[in-house]
Amino acid sequence: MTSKSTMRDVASKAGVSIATVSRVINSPDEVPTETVERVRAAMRYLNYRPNINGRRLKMAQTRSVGVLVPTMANPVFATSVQGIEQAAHEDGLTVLLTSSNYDPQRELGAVSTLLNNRVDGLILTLANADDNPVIDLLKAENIPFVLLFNQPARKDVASISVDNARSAYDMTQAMIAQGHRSLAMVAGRFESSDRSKQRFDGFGKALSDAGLGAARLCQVGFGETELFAPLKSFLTGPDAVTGLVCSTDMLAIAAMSACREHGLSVPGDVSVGGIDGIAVGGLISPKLCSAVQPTQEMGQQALAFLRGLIRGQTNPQSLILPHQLSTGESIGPARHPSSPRL
Amino acid sequence: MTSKSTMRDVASKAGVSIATVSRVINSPDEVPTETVERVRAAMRYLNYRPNINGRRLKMAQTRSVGVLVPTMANPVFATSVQGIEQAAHEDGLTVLLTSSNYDPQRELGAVSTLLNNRVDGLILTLANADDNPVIDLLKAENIPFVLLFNQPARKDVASISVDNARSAYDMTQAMIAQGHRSLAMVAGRFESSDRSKQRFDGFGKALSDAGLGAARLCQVGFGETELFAPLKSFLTGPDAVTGLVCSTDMLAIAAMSACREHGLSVPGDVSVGGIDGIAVGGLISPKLCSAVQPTQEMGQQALAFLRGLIRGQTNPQSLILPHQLSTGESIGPARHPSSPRL
DNA sequence: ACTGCCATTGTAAACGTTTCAAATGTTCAT
DNA sequence: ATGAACATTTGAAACGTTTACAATGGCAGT
Repeated sequence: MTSKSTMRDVASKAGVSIATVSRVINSPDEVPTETVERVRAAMRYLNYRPNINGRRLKMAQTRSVGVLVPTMANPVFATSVQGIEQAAHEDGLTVLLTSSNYDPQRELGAVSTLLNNRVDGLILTLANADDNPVIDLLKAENIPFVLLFNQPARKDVASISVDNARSAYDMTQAMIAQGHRSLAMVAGRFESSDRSKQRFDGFGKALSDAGLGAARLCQVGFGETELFAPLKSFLTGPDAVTGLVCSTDMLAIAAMSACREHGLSVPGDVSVGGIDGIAVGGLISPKLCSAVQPTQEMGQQALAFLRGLIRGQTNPQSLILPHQLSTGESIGPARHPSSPRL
Repeated sequence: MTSKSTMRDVASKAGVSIATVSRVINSPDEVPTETVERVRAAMRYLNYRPNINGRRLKMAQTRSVGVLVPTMANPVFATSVQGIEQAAHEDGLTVLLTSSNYDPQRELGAVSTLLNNRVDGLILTLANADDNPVIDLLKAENIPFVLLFNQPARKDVASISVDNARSAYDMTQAMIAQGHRSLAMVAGRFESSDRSKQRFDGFGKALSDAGLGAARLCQVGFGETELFAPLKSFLTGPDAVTGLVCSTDMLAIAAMSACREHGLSVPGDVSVGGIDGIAVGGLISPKLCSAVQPTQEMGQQALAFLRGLIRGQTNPQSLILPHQLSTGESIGPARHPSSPRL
């Protein structure tokens, strides 16, 4: 009942050679209309579906791209994948999806799988874009790739990102402008995310530019949403902060939750800011103040860059998109020192 | 510098035939250790990477699965994909990802792309699982597939879901138990989501079982997060409701936001319940009360089912997982009629 | 020395495409 | 008639694997 039909079947059904069938498929204009119709009819009749593996073998080109993200569980990556998928669809490209769970080990394995699949190019969000064996491998094999969200130091790799340090800097400065003097950053492990480190650097710079003391850091595992314990020493006691700058919106939302569990109100007792600009941040109460990046567009743009590289464009471009502080309610004036918490 | 090396190169480098190389790759135990080592060394030396397209062409099997979801922008689907990807990884399968944007037209196109890619099987979340040409196509071509989240009427297709009607029923009953008598459902368009319709049916049944009037419905487009206007007539005026049952958590979160924009507090003035159990629901304030489904596990389970079908298992299984009402703060006692809003 | 057996390896034919070079047929100017 | 020029079509050789089958050689038993 089913479709085992090949080009040869179509050819004989239509009374032509397989070369003609191929031409009808790939460049119908070079074939007289009458023939095209006859062949098309045979295809319909036989329910013919070209075997892409035959084609790929011959063409040494798969019209597919590999995507590697840390996880789908964070909306920021899910949204970027949505952008990639959409752009790929418009280009007639297929997306092969893998995720690393923030584990550098798995990154290499995943990319290897993707390469085994002979993808034409890759879009990657890596734990660490500097000094990463994955990049060495890709460079060595000369496979086109674009980094997404990573902001690498080296200039010979294509990348799309925001200015991570700057976005944290701006967010921190906004808090300082509200009178906050005692701040800490909540960030994912640096070894799992270079963005995290870069954002912490921006946080530190904002503090020192304002003449405030050393940067305090609460580092937590990725995917962690239970921040009650990790934040305890930052939210209570003599060294309690009045504001938390978080390296991602997910962490910010989790931090707000932890504040409430500690009996603190946001932004009354503690201000909380995030970075990323995930959609749900704008729907919750208090509305999350975030350094927003155009996540979905970044995914689309990454695919556009990749398409260029695949087509043979030789100089990898880097694009650093502007971020924008959202008007959020999660940041307010600092509690005055003379009105201590109860 | 690069890897154009083929099995033939490896063979001649190692001084064996390509058949032996193939054997080293696929069943090393049938080859003496000494030979295996020699061939492996040649592979390393030449940086050999098997061409999967050659293999696929020969084997008529791709070890890849296609996935179709409405969108990555809703965490419930992103999370399920995360589960699928993880399970696929463990099985050494590659995931091809597509999305439909809730558009039945695009569903067919996306599946067609997937089939062109000769995936071994598919995991699908369809707009409507009953009477869907995609299913007819798959049945006709005899391709293994599993529906995820869809709860089809017909029993000859594999599926993983919760009991949609029942989850809405339970949520509604919980609200009624809190004294709510005037409820409405906020739901996505039925033509974009059969879950939406099934959940509305459950909502209606709970109302009628409790002897409450006709089911009121606020139908909104998917991806819509601005619910201020759509909910206006439900939240203000003489017919204002005291509770909103939402067909998804994303809608519930958007609805809570709309309530606040209308100057109403949740759950003080209006109770809001969702369905799905997305992670972020547990982090916001008030904590979203939801009919929780084990989203990621469902993805894994779907892949397990699919694996079975691919291996030739003939009877498609349907699994309806239990849902669980979460202890959320977004639902409270109904405002007593005698204490009207200001 | 012959036979048969086993372990190991090799030969060659697929799998379904694309595409180059060549064959066929048609038209038209001479 | 002849052949040039062109449009259309075809034959056949890849692309890189897997695998059935055959070949080789060593060794034990007689």
